[in-house]
Amino acid sequence: MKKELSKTYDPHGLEERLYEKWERNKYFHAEVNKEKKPFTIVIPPPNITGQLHMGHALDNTMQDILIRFKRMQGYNALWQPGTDHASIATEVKIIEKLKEEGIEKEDLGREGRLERAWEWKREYGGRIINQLKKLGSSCDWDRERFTMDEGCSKAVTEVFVHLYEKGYIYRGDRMIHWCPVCNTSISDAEVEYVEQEGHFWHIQYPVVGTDEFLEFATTRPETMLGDTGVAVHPDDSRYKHLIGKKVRIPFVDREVPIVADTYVDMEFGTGVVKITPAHDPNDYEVGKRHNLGEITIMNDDATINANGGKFQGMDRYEARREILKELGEMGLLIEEKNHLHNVGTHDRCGTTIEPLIKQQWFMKMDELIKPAIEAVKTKEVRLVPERMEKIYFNWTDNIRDWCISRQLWWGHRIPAWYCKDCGEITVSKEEPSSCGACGRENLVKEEDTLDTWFSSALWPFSTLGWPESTKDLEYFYPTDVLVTGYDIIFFWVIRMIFSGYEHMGKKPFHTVLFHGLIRDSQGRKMSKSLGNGIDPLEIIEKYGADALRMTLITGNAPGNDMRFYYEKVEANRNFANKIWNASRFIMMNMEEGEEKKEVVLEPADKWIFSKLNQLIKEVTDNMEHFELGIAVQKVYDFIWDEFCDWYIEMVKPRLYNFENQQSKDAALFTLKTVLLHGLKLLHPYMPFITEEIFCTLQKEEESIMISKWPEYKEEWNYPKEEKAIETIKEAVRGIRNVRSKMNVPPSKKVPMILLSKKEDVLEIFRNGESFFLSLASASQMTMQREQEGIPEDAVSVVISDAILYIPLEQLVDKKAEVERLEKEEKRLEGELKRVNSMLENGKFMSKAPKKKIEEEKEKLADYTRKMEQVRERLLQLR
RNA sequence: GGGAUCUUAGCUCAGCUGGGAGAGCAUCUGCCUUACAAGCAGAGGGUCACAGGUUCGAGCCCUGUAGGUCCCACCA
Repeated sequence: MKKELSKTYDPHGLEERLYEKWERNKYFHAEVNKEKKPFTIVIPPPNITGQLHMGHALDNTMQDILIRFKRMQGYNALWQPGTDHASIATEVKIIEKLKEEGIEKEDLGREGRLERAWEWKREYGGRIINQLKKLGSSCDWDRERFTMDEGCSKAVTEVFVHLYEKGYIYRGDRMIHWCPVCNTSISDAEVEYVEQEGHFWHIQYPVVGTDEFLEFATTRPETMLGDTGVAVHPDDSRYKHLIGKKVRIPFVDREVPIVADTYVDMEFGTGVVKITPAHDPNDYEVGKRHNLGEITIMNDDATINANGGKFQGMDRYEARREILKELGEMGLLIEEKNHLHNVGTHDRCGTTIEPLIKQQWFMKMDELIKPAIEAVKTKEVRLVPERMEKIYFNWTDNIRDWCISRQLWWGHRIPAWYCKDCGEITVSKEEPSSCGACGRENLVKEEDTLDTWFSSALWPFSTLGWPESTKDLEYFYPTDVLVTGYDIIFFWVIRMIFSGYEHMGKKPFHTVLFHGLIRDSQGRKMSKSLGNGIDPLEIIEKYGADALRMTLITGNAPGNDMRFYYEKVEANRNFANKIWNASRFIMMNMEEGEEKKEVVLEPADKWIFSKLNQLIKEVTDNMEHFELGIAVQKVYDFIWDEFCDWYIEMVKPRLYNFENQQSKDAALFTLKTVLLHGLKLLHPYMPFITEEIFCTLQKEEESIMISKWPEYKEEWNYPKEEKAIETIKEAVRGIRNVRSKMNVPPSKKVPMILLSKKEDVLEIFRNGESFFLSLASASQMTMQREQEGIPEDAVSVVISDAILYIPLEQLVDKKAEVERLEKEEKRLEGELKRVNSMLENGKFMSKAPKKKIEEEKEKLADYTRKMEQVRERLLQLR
């Protein structure tokens, strides 16, 4: 029974059916197998709260392409999947959901909330996974992991204890970024500076014991409640006499010293800076240098605390308004200016962060980061594209200690216990029964959890079983390529690299392949607030996953952003349809029961094999170098232009000719073989359609995804036939061009005469006679060596070593024909001049590579021969 | 303030280590040619931002200029 393909390509149903088949047959699954070389990719784990967006689609398409490619090349390919607990993001969602149910988070308590979170994870955690499946991702789902599962949690504890014991994790008072809305500390990487239109208020403090006032400018007047000093530049003649004196701060009635510090810029503002060590990182440093002391004036929710006197209880902005109002009444507010400045905000919620001094856990970075810097410097870890190294080093060179503790409950709880009696900290993998310092049993566990990226940093080895020394780890680690967006270099990439070196003693991967952002058609970031996001699932629904994948990959270079156009998806859907129909055509012509027959290839067959062979070489090479966009463009062009538009058209007469079975067999063999190879090259990009056709075409084959990647074969090189067919193509194109210009419709068949003095050229054309009949609508072809019998009123097409005459009788305007040829003559003259000037240039001849010189010589010969033909014909016409 | 990146056909973008400018879409012309009108054939359209430099040869390398985008820093 012959299985057939439907008339137009419809991805509906087909994609789900095939994905189900792949999963059922465990093609995605990889086991340790010492016979094979591993190739491993770990997925950037999507958040359990996540919904598939275009960024995921691109990221995962790239990974899937690499994995499928390597799998077909015979590697033991493992794509390790999983999800991330995403502490803040998830916590926010859960609290929202609780609110909807009328439950306040306080009602539940920590355990109750955790229970709800796990429930949430079970319910929604799989959603993003199913969406990845729709995309065609060939992850080994049997190995799916979660950053808070037992193994990953064990890895986290192991790492924490190890680093603590080594002195790389410590607890201390430091100025940190605080989000008053999320109510937690955040790391440097999580602060996003946003330009905002603010104000610059000029305010003055009275100088104690004088009748002078000291005027300064500030963007945050409310922090004056915590001022413990005022600073001027030591060389500033305006204020030199005041250094050492004191100013009185209104409201709090505190006298604070005027200190000299070079931190102050004399040119900026009034050259005077109020110092609030507890609420500004720079002031914190100045305060330390001058022993000014720190007065915290804010609560965790950014309301003013008891130190703020009568402003206590007000929100920071309310306090600001109130303070300004009163300063104005007191005559201490001099002026208000508009001021554009950058404000640090929390990247997750957009709240203006509040710098606060808090006791937090930190990871000491200076030593840990060293191997990570070295690795990229020596290219042991390659960043693609290379320019990402600059971004990388910019961060590593200025790295500060990582604030790893979070005042959240959804995450890995820090394995530290405080002794209520002696106050000492005990850090341990297991819950300690007694204090490590005093031995008493009055312990309380740390409430804080770890930054979500703490566990992500361990992902390449925690997912393979670490801290156990598993066979998986030994075999699959280090992994090979990490695919991700450049926006998480700091959050994730760097941290995985130093963690790999520290805990495994080895890099986590040898290459990081970066991609850019998908923007909308106007180049804007896709965002919820703009409402310009395009849902990949909708695209898949409408055009199919293959078309979407193609759209995301073609015409895109690593690390570059791209714009999303529906037209592009449509073009790729059309390409799918093209392949579909070409395959359908081939199958329609295939015969029942044809088995291994002696195949005698004809020139056109050899030509396409030769082209295919080059394609295989180039595409493989491009893919090895992560040039996915370039590779797939070549496959696209080959399938559409060379294979469909030329080869299939060339062999049609052979398929319809029942008299020459041998020729037909060769054509069918070639059609089938070339199509299958083309499908294989395309499979990593368009997995579904290629699979469907592959298996329909050969029922004995199980799946294209476990078939062998095509290899370059010396015996598929046919330079002679390749050249011959290219000559014929050139002639056919020339004829079509002339016909189009002369308005001769394809339905009008006309006789043609080909004249060449060279026997081998005539031979090529004799072999290609049928191509002229079918592809150029010739009614008959006359091949001759002599000039005789060529009518005057014929248009001519000049090719190397030959000239084609098309007698078009009344249609031919002799004058126009002469003009056309003269134009051609002029063009050739220009070309000849260029080539000659190169070949006559001694420096070119001595310095240019031999191959280039040969090429130019060949061109010279070609142009010369054409020129001869043109001139000869012109002579006849004049 | 520091850095990255981009400027190529009307639009969106490729162009891999320097060797005669490409694709998709759009435009124009002609075709329902028995795989495909989601198609076929043909055509038009570019001083590769500008100015220098290196080179036998530059879209590609170097320097500068202009404009756009982004990242980092954060002068209160």
